[in-house]
Amino acid sequence: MDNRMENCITCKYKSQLFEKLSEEQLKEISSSKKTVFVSKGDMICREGESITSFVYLVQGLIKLHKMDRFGRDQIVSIAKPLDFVGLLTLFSDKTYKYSITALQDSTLCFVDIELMKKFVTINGAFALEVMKNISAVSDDIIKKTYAINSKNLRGRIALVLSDFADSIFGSYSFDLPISRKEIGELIDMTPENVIRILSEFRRDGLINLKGKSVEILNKSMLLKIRDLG
Amino acid sequence: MDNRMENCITCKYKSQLFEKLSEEQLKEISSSKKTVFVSKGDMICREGESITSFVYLVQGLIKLHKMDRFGRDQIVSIAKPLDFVGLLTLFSDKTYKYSITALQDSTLCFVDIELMKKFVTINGAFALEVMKNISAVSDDIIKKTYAINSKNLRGRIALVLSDFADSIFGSYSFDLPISRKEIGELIDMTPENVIRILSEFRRDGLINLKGKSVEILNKSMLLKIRDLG
DNA sequence: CGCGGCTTTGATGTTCATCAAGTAAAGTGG
DNA sequence: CCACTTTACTTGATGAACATCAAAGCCGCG
Repeated sequence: MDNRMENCITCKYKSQLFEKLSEEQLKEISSSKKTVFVSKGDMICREGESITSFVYLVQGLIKLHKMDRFGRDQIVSIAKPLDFVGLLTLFSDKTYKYSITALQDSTLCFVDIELMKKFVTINGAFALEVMKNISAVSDDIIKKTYAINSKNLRGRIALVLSDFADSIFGSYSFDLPISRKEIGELIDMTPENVIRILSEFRRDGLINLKGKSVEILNKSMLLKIRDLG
Repeated sequence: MDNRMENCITCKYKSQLFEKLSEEQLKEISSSKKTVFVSKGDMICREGESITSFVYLVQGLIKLHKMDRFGRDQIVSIAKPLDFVGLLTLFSDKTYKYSITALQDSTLCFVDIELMKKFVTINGAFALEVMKNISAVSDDIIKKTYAINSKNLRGRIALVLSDFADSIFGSYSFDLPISRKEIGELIDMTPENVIRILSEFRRDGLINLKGKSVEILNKSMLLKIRDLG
């Protein structure tokens, strides 16, 4: 194991949230936290299970997802390193509202939830910071959900492509971390239409596409489709 | 003014949230809070304005809404008495993300946001309670948004009707607090289709409908349409 | 009383889901 | 490592659901 991760105080992956904790409090987290390595495809937790830990993504990529009432999977969000995961439901419910599955080999830290609650109770600055985070994550999900639902299918595909490029990979050229079917689950489309529109974008010279590999050739046109769609 | 509302300590409309505050802290809120009466149609705050207060609905009915990118209004949620309003964005942003407009004559309390933050900082139990509330409100909005988007138009209308009956009015017989156009803004439909399906429900004997007045005649059928739609 | 917004109904067109059928790719067990 | 099975991907054809357009009646309000 990368031993810079054994100690939360010096951990270079430490969340900004923890800046508000005292060295003493960080030590407590350090000694109780568990660092876990998971492989692509592994399910880290399942909706309905009781919450015991605060989950923090150190490296890799994961998805939050849940079954809809027809038994189909829906992807609620994709989390990237340094994101807190499942912050949403952490303080309002006893069970996870979403399942978490690794999209790539990933490293996660689990912090006991009671320890987090204790620090919220005794450390006001930390409490405010946690609230800020919860609000921001929720706002983001709500905003994205509205954005997706207001767009036509072309706009949705343009949105995920530009989001992957900007927010996750920081490059115009990347490998899709999810299948066409999963893209559909993320932006509420059938896999057929995901494929159709990706092919159309390729035909129109907007992107290169071969298997999972994507290269954005005409970013400004893609953004236009995203914004008008 | 109803003088039971002048003092937060004895206020019978007091939120459960405030149970966690000491009498001393409640007194502080009591002396700084402002109680405001607004008329149907009044806009209480506008998206983009800077946040100065924590808004609490004492009596009446209000809507949270925002402009979409085409300039059309979208209703994000309808709040009823004893609900905190705009809890969502309160700690993550400097400006309101949503506008608030009264659907009925309403009474609201405004508590200075800095005072709330102070109590979050110094009162751990209160902080946890606030977090629980924020999470619950967010979860609820996310859940409802997904629910609506997964339903066909008939299911959506059945959902609002049963929600109004159960959650807001507690009766099978009530007056719609919003126009057909606003129902459309709430569940993402054109006003034409809202009307069409309401008329269809009336034709099929599911509801009585005359102007704003609604009576649910066949609740079980309505719920079936909601759940299958 | 007349104007503008809300409501209602009908006709038309577009978008998207579904169905079907076939190809490619990726696991899996012998 | 290869045959086999399964899963992912792709394209086309069809139909249903819904938005849009149009026109007319209604209501509240200045």
